[in-house]
Amino acid sequence: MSQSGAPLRRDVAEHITGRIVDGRLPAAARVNEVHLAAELGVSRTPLREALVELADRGLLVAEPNRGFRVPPLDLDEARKLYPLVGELEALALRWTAPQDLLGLLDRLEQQAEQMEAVLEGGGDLSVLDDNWHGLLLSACANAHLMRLIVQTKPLLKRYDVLYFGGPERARRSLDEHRRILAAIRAQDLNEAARQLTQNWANGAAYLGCRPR
Amino acid sequence: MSQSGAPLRRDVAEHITGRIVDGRLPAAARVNEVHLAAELGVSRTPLREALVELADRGLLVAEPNRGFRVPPLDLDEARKLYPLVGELEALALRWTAPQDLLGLLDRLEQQAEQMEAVLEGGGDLSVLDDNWHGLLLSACANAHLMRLIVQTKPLLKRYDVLYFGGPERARRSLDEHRRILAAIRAQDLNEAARQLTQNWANGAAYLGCRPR
DNA sequence: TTCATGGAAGCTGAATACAGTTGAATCGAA
DNA sequence: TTCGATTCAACTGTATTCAGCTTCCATGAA
Repeated sequence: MSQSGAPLRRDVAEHITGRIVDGRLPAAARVNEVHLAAELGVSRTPLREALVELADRGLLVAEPNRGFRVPPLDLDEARKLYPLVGELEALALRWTAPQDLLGLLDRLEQQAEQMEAVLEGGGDLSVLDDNWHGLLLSACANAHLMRLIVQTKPLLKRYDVLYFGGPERARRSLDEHRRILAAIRAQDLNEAARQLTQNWANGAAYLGCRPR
Repeated sequence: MSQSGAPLRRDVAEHITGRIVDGRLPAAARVNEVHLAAELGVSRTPLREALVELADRGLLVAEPNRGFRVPPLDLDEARKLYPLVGELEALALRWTAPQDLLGLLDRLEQQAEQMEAVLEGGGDLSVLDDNWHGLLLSACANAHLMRLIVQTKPLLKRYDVLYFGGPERARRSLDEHRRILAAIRAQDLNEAARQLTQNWANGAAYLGCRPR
C-alpha cells in the first residue's frame, strides 16, 4: 500500500472498494474498524476517512454508533443502477466533442477486436469492457459528470460480478459496442448514445441468473 | 449545532456546505482545520471527516500536505453544471411514476402560486424555487439518482447565489414551471422533462451578468 | 424453559498527541 | 541590494487515547 504523495485514505478507499465489489467484504457485513485497520496496516483515522467517503458514495452505509456496513444486495436497486449508469454514460457521450470521438475510433475498434479474440478464447471480458467504456468517455470534458460516473459504477459492479451473464451476454455486449462505433462513424451521436443506454439496460436483463 | 443521534460530521458538513455556497468560505480560500474546528466547537477529527466528504463531492479540493481548499469559481464549470443538474432532474422526473406526479400536482400548483405572489412583492424566490424542485422530484424512487442530485446541486448553488438573475429570470423560471405542470397534467412526461431541462439550461444564460 | 437483568468486553465517535511537511521570515554572503 | 540557505512556527496527516454506547453472555426469577 501507500502511493507516493497521496494521503493514506486514497489507497485505503480504493482497496476497500475492491473488497466490496468482489465480495471479500460481503453484503450486509459490518466493518470492524480495529480489525480492518490492523489488516491494512494503518490507523483508524485514515481508515475512517476512507469509510466516510465510501459511505457518501453509497458503497457503505453509516449507522450511528454502529459504524459502517456493506449495503445488502438488492436486485431492485441493481435494476435501477444499470439504467442510471447507462443514462450517465449516454450523457457523457452526447457531451463529447464529435471530432474527439472520431479521434478515439481507431483505438476503440482495436480494443473491440481484442475483446472478440478474448471472447473466442473463452476469457473474461469484464476488465476489457470497463476499459472500453472508459476509453469511449475519455474525451468528455464535463469533469463533474465523469466524477459521478466513476463514483457510481462500483455500486453496480458489485452486481455485475455476481451475475456474470456468461459468453452470451458478452456476445450481445460486443455487438452493441459495434453499433455504437458505427453510429459514431456515421456522426450520429444520438444513435450512439441510444445504443450505449441500451448496452447498460441489457445488463440488468441478466440480473438474477447465473450467480457464480 | 449537534443533531440528536447523528454523528458530528453530518452537521459540520452541512454547515460548511452552507458557508461555501453563500461565500462565507470564499472561492480559492484554504481551510484552516484548527481555526475552523475551534470556531465550530468540535475537534479536528469530525471536521476532517466532513471535509473529506465534501471534497469527494467536488465542493472542496484536497491538496496533499496542504489540506483543503474551496475550488476557484470557474464560469466554464458553471456552464457545464447547469445542464448537468438539468439532465439529472429530468431523468428523475422521467423515472417518477406518473400517478405519483399527478398526486403532487395540487401542492406544486399551490407553491407556484405562492411564488407568483412573492415575485409580485419583490421577494427572494431562491429558497421557494429549491423547495419546488425538491417537491417535484420527491416521488422519484431511484435513491441513487436522488443522492447524485442532492450532492451535485450545492456545486451549482454557489454560482446561483452569485449570478442572481433578478426578477426577469424568476419570471421566466416561473413560466417554465407552469409549462412543466401543464405537461404533467397532460400526462406528457417527456415534454415535462424537456421543459425541466430547459429550466436549468436557462439558468446558465444568466451567468456572468448581475453579480451582486 | 423462557424471559428479564446486570455487567463486562468490545466497538464506535470524538478528542488529543505526535510526526513530518510546508512556507515564510531571518540571516548571511556575494 | 539581492539571492540563497537556514531555521522555526504553523499546519496537515496519522496515531493514540478516552468516553460513551452496544452487544452479548451469564445469572436468576417466573
